Amino acid sequence: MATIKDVARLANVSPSTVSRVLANSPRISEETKRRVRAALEQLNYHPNAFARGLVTNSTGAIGILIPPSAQEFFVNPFFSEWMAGVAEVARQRGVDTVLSTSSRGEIETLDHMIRGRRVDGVLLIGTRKSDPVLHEVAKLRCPAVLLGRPADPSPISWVNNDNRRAAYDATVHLLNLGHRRIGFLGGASDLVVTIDRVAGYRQALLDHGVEPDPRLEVSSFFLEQGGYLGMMRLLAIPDRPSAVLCADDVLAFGGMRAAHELGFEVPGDLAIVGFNDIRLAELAHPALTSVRVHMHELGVRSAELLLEEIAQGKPLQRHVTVHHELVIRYSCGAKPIGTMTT
Amino acid sequence: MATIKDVARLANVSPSTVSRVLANSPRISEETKRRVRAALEQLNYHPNAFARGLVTNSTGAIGILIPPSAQEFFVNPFFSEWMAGVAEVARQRGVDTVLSTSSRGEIETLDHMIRGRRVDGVLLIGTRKSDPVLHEVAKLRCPAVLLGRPADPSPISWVNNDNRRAAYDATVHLLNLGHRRIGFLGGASDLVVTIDRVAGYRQALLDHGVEPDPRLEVSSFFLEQGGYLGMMRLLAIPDRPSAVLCADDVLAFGGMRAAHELGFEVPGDLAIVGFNDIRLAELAHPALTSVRVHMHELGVRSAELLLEEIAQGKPLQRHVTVHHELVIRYSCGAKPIGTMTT
DNA sequence: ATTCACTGCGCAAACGTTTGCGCGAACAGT
DNA sequence: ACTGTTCGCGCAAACGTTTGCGCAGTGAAT
Repeated sequence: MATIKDVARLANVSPSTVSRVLANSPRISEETKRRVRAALEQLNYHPNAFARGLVTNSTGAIGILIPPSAQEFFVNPFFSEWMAGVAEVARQRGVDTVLSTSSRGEIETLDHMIRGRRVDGVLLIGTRKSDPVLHEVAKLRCPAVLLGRPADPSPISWVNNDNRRAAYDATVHLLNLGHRRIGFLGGASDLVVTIDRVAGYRQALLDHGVEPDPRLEVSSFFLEQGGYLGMMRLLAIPDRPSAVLCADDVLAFGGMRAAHELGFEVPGDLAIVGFNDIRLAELAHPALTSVRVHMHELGVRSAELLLEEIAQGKPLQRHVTVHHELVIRYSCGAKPIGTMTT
Repeated sequence: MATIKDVARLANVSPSTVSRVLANSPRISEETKRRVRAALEQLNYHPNAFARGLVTNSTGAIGILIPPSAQEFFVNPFFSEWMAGVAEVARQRGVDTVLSTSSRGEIETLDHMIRGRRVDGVLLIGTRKSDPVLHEVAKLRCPAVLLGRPADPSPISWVNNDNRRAAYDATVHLLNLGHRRIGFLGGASDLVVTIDRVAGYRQALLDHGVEPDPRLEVSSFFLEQGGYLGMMRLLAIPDRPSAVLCADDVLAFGGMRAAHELGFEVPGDLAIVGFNDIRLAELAHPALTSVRVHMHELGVRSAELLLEEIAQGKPLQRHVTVHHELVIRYSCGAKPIGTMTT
């Protein structure tokens, strides 16, 4: 395969000159540039990323660190939509996106990527309470941005939506519809996103004079099956909820399946509200009322922020929060009035 | 950051020895290995991928080449499920997965990845009739595997399901239910997958004595919106179809929305069959009859095959086809009898 | 005692770039 | 004619590994 020396030889210049032409240095004459570019073309030259990276210490790639515990995210549309946002800006800016789903530990994987110089910065998802990855990121002082907020104070940048407020809004909506026994069906309980959403849910109840009942809060996992199982548990308790706020749409779908199976009508017997507003939410039957969190935009902002950190060469400790809306459809029992923006 | 020399110094050996310990060479004494490993640990050493790659000429990464024209795949669950399969074996084997969604041309992007030594091999999706990427891959003689079959003879390996047969089976199912006006709602018409599915569809009609009607074949794009628009067109023609075979579940969802909007009952007024059997198919209303193509398994097999090519260091020209089943639910109007395996 | 094989490790080259520095030529200003 | 500046380019070092080859030491066989 053609190296820079081959190009140099062909164009009758030194490798340095070829390199400078590649970088479009102003100190090279137009005439020489032309000659070199012709040679580049003729040999179909593509710089060796290894050699280049070795000296520049930069990769032109960003990493997405997917902890083994979050493999379930992969098939969840909310993740796809987020990743599509990331991919979109990556494409615009000409950087590659590397998925790291190593079966090693997470910090080991992070080291592999950052210390091993495989990426210039990293996008983190699915963080949990006192997540060790965040400490490692802080130690490394590498460009990194987190989807969601860190549980504990951390110097990391993040982009998030206000999950607490969003869950609060959704719960208030159910309260306004007259529900008093409202369940919460969440993902893993140590995920920060779950913590925030359950907090907002509880706060809404308290503000409306209903005492939160721990039996009405169940944790599951972010798959349809998780929603099914969780809803089964919720509907099995003696004084069953008349409404359930689900921390994810796919969870809500599974929950609806459970409800149907048990002979409950949605929303007649059971109101359901989802989260994330994936594209298929409006296709469910009944169409799913859901909190739209703009996963695509979250992805775009995540990637943009990361690329800016990379450009600056350091963590920026910036925080962006993306707004949300409650999209009212049929599963909650209200007549759809469109969206309530917050 | 610690280099191999730092480790060598600390362990009182030469860099060569450290390198050999890393490779677990048998020619190094246990005692020395212990010392070196202690040093590795203490410095938290991680080899620089650039330097290593420069000499070994291998990256430990595989690429997924996503043509700009296939960005729509990204948010389609069938793609996610396929990618989850890929990621699963990548994780097991400790390789990274790099997504290349460059806004340059496709062949340019391929060169960027392969000639630029960013990946050891590449997974290709969404190929079209006489796709120039395939020629480039053939020229490069690099490890590569295609999801789907090439339209023209090509030395590339691929993993596919028998789309022709699958569409044939689905169409026969509709014919057996008594339908004679059967529509076909596909993705872009030059995608090989569309070509195969429409071929199977036509063949089934011919074999049952019904003349294919070109007006009943519409091409759209693989998004819910695409299905909506396509179905609108199908339902607008004078002698409208009583059943529609959709080349994708998301397309089918969009189609169902259009049908509902026009006041048609599914399956009463219009039978619908989807393709791919994504997880949400059974949650649609009515539950979607669909051809299950095992996207996850396709992903697994793709990645495994690619990794084997990489291990052998050359294209293997192997072809694997994964079986499919027709999963009969409610949208086709038959009473569900489970799955028909082929 | 000499040869031989083997063990355990180090030397140094090589991989393909980028970039600081320097150098000759051309040219302008005195 | 001399100095100074600018322009256009090349030299060579450096980036951090891997690996072929060689070499000293040890022990066994002759």
